[in-house]
Amino acid sequence: MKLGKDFYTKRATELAPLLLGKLLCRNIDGKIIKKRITETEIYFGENDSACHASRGKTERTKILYEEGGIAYVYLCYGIHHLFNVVTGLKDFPEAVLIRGIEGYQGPGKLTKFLNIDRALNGEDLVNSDKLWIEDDGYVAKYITTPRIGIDYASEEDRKRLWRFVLTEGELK
DNA sequence: AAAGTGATCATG
DNA sequence: ATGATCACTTTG
Repeated sequence: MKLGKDFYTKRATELAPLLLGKLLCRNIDGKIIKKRITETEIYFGENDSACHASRGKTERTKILYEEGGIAYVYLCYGIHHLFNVVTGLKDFPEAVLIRGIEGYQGPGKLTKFLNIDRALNGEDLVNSDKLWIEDDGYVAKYITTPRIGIDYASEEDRKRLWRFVLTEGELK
């Protein structure tokens, strides 16, 4: 079942674990790939010093302020595209970074595999025929850890357990 | 351990 | 216009 608007308007803190085990679906020139999400991270609001919106709304970050259910894709370190799911309500900047799918651990690796780049920034995940997410009833078990690659953030924000890694699960 | 790589943002 | 920064990956 394809995930709808009501799923994405939940808070990122609630959605990050819920996205584990869901199927990330991509249509590339008619070839459809579906892979289970294995790793996610929360970026939550202007008060989160690791979140891109921590320095306010800009041309790049304005998309985080939209209502949940769209893609936020940006180029990191000049090389890697990173894919986030914008979540929550309009005017509050929050998103969940997809860090891994089956067989492709690493946020830059999965976007390369799925051909996700800035052309998909702002893509509507609820209505898109190119990029969407499905729930097939998989129930996930997971662990939490601090987030990766945010040494520049405040100590308080660095130690938050906002990374979620799938350990096991089953179809129900 | 460190390079490679380029969009973005703050400064001038 | 310029320079610093950066939610990563690969190589040695």
